This record gives sequence, C-alpha cells and structure tokens, in this order.
Amino acid sequence: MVYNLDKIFAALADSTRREILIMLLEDDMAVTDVAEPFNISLAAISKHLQILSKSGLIIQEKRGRVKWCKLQVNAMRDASIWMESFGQLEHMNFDAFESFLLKEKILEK
Amino acid sequence: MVYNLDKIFAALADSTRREILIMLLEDDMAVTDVAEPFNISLAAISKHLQILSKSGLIIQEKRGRVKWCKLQVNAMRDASIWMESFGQLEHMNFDAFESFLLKEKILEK
DNA sequence: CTAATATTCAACCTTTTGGTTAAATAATGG
DNA sequence: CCATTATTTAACCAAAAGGTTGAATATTAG
Repeated sequence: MVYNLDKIFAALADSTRREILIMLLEDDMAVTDVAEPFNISLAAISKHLQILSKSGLIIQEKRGRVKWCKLQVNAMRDASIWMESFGQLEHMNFDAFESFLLKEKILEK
Repeated sequence: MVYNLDKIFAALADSTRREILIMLLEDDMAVTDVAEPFNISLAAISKHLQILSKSGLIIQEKRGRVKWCKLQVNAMRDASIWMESFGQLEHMNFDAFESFLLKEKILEK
C-alpha cells in the first residue's frame, strides 16, 4: 500500500476542491464545466485540478481538445483507513452520517 | 454539525502532526515529551500543536507549568463522514485495514 | 486556412506554512 | 529568592498556496 497521505489530505483541505470532488461523483467532467459554478478564473480551477491529480484523487484524460476529469474513489482509501484507525467506527454517529448522505444526494430518500 | 473540514484536513496533511496524533493515541502527553522523538525545535512542535488544537483534533490543558495534549477523537468524525460518503465502506480493503491497525499497535496480535 | 474553443503556462502578488534562533513568560523545587 | 524547567512569542527566512491577468498552445469546426 502506497501512502500519499500528505498530498491527499492537503488536496482535501480546500473547499473548492472538495466541491469539485462532489461534482465529479455525479459524472466525469471537462475542465470548463468544472469551473462553471465557481467564480474564480479558469486558470485557478486548472491548478486545483492539478493538485487533485497529483494526489491521485482524480485522473485527467485528454480526448481531443477536452480534458476529462474522473474521480478516483480508491485513492481516498489510504486516508480513510488512516482516519478510521482512530476508532471512528465505534464512535460514529450513524444518524448524522445518513443525513449527510441524503443531503449530498448519495442516498435516495 | 459544525464543519471545520479545511482545518482538520490541513492539520492531517503533515506527517509530523499525524505522528503526534498516533503518539497521543497511547496517552496524553506534555509538549516537551511530544517533541522528544522529533529533531525539530520545540518552538516548531509548539506550532504544530497549535494547528492541531485549532483544528479540534487535540485539546491542550495547562496544569502547573505543564501543558497536556489530549487527543479529541470526535473531531475527526466530520472529516471521516465526508470521506466515507465517497463509498469507502463498500470498497474498503479490510485486510489492509487490519494489518494497519496491528502495525500501529491499535489492535493486539 | 482561419476563427473559435479548451486548457495551460508565465509572471506576478499576497498570505500561509514550516522551520530557525533568541528572548520572554510562567511555575516549581530547593 | 533563585535557578531550573516548560512553553510560547517574536523576528526572521524560504517555499508553497491560492489567486490574478495575459499570452501561448492544441484541436476542432466550418
């Protein structure tokens, strides 16, 4: 198992990048479309995507002039495992977890 | 639920701070004792502990001239919940998780 | 071929991070 | 009281983060 925890946690430590990851949960997206809901420059979004790429949380694949961004769920596993070692599972508030999932539209009502 | 994800993830994005958290898993510690295994200055450790405090991952309590550092497991829950929303639970490699716990001496052999 | 689209690069700026050393503050032991 | 111990603060430094604007590079459509 390769640890890349510094980069993964650093990538997650920014709300713009976390929002991008949530967006990518729905579907793969082009850079321009990722940028659309934010009011920062495209260049700034491009940098955020590079940080996400280097952390392994997404991969980017160029097809034609469009660079597609794709979530890499597995990359979060190292970080998740690290965190769960702190006894999250037994202390976890599953009600809060479920309402979070509903809010993020990951679970259906 | 109060989100403090920026600070929590940023605090976790440094291996010195993650090592400190693992040390605190064993027991509460004074600042000087936290610093002992690292070869950086006490002032640098003091700063790391401030970052951990502000993120909520630890609390510090002064008794006499000693400031005790105490892990706050619950603070990691927000971040953990966020991550698990990416479908970690079903993709998780429980063997890897268990060997991680053994390695970190959280589980007994 | 040329114009438009998609994305990055370069140069710049400000703030934060992670480290240093030296001095300051607080509390204790004798 | 005084020396020692525990910790933080202050001033500094280099590098990184997060943003900007404007120019550059691909690629596609017509």
